[in-house]
Amino acid sequence: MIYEVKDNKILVLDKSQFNPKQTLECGQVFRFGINSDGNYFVCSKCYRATIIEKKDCYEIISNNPEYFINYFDLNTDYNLIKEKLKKNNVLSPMVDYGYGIRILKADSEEMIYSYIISQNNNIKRIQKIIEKLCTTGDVVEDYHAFPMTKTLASKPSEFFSELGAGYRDKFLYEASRFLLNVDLDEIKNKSTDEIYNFLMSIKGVGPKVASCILLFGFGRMEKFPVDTWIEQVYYNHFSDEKKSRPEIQKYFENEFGEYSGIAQQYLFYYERESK
DNA sequence: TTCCAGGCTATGT
DNA sequence: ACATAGCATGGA
Repeated sequence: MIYEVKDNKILVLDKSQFNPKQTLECGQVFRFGINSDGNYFVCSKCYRATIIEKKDCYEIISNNPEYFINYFDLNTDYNLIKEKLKKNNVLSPMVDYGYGIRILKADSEEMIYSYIISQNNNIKRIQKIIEKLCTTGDVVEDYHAFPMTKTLASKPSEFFSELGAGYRDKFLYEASRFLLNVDLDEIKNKSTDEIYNFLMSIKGVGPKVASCILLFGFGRMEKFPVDTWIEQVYYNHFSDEKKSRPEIQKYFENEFGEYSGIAQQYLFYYERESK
């Protein structure tokens, strides 16, 4: 995709495949919002970006443009992917509906903690819990970085039980201790199946959460997470045949192949926005 | 009040 | 290998 970089600013010159609302409002990541001036912002790791809409482009203003070029996956042409996915007649109008969605390349560790919190939960409360978790992160400018494992693993169990995370507090506590002895940079080089098995060994991480972490935290686009919304999409638009969630996941990953995760986002966004 | 939210673990068959 | 109760919390 076409973009230019000037100092702390990225100019995204192609509005046909970049839209901050569509990209952020589908719950890939949870540390985002709208400023008082109406612009979207997003925090990732210790960085923050604000996206401003201009007449013919978007401006991404941040404290690390290089990081956000990768984060928003700006070197990938989503219009090519969209054309391929639109061969599916059911998906096609949903691709048009979420034309500006991009799969974010978020931080793997941040995704692990975030998606442990996400299970059997709603996006608004997930955001609230994560922001509370982040109060222990390093202070950067006027916000908090997402806390590192080193920090979280030093916190007592009371810290986690006071997040309002419900029964998930023990998962977070245990995950922080577990990840202390794990080199995620080494894991990033492994195969998708190997990473999947590693993630599944974390208590509180099941098939859906592991798939989300792989998709958003490890850039594995072939994963298709199935949650309650996707289950609805399946029965509302694809088939009446009753299937378990793993079977629904297999069905879609077989249908959409290496771009399954992107297809999943169009479906998820469409189903939620048109409710 | 009951149901639901980006589900998982534990415990049955 | 598959089915299901129970789980913390808050909003509709």
